[in-house]
Amino acid sequence: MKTATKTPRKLSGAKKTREHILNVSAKLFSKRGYNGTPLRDIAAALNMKAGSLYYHFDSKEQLILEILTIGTENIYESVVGRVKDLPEKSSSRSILLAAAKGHLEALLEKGDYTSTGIRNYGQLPKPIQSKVLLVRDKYEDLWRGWLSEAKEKGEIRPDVDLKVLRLTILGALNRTLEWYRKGDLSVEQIAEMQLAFFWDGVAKAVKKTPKKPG
Amino acid sequence: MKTATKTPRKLSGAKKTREHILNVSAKLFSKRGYNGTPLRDIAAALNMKAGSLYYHFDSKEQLILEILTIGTENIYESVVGRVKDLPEKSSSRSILLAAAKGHLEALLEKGDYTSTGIRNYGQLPKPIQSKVLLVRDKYEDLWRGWLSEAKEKGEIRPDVDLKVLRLTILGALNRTLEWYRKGDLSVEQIAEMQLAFFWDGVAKAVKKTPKKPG
DNA sequence: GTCTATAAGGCGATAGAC
DNA sequence: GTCTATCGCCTTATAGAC
Repeated sequence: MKTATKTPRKLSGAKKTREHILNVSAKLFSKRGYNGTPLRDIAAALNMKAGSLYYHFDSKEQLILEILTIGTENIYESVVGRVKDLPEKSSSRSILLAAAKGHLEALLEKGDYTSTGIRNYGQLPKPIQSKVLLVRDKYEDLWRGWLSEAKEKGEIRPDVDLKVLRLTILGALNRTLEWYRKGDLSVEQIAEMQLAFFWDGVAKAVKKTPKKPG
Repeated sequence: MKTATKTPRKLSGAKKTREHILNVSAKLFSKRGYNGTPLRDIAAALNMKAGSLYYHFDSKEQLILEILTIGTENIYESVVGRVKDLPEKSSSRSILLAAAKGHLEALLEKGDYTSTGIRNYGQLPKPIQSKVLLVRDKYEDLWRGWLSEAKEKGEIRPDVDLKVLRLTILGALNRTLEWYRKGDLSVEQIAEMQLAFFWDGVAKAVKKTPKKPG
């Protein structure tokens, strides 16, 4: 599960430059937004001129499309990687905890690619949105599966709305981007706390199964 | 608590036009982002020309600043309104539920102003950010207060990290923007479900106090 | 591969007619 | 109050020198 394949010392060659451009673009898109980031700024951060970028990419749209795809795949692989390291018959709670850790890890640590998607998705040109949607749906299917499995096994109460639960958990995880600071709590600590909130609640008293609203 | 002051029939006069501009701008900024929305588009949606907007506003920055301020105040007032309608000695759970409902109500129903802030904040010019930050901090203080009160009263377990809890709850609430669709679940239903997740958890079995990580 | 130079159009903002 | 017209700058993207 280590990524010791790429040795990030001084790079050279066109392929490496391409990678550099992607890295820098992801960082800037994530921070200032797609529309708020001119190609000049990306080039400047690489000590290049804007025109030179077109040797490596056809357009600005192609650039962010590639970043978005990499980002979603990063989350997917990070989550799947964590979960398949678990023993075969793990509890649903363990699976969801591993998934939360994988999600946050990709989001916060390998972060620029993933956060670009989360912060900009709604504001992008439609054709780009629909291409990214495919990968995202595939990812959310993982959660759909784990959650309904948990309910079938009786680990999640039968009255819980799994769709709202899924969207709430993923929403909370994704929003962590906006307040996470390195050096404070670790990604794993945060994931553990957040999953504990959802799984066990924060209330002191032991509770009964609450009645459904409506 | 009603806003029966403004009668929104056909409007006329400069003040009303100003309001129209704010409404349309909020909608477009929220949807396509600040940098993704040219003044020309705002004007076009009002059957006006871009230049005419400058009779009502000094600059595009002033326009969004006003929207952001209104948005944050809307959430603040919606939340405070809900909470102070409660009986004096309400449980912390009731208070937090009312707050969640107020937050979502402002976010999802009176939505364009509030969602503009949430979707665009990180990508805005620094001077604007810091002005909005003041109002937002004041709002988050409410939650800080309610949560620590709940812990002191013993309604929240002593091992719960209140900062992470607060940010996780607000994150989940705010992200609801990205998946809420009118006509499906009501705002109140969603708030009840989400607060129940955080308060009671979703796990079936009665649990003991979990040990702290680390 | 990266540069300079520039095209072609979009942007926020202003001035003055009406 | 809103229009037309326009300024000056910035944007994406291209062409050709090196």
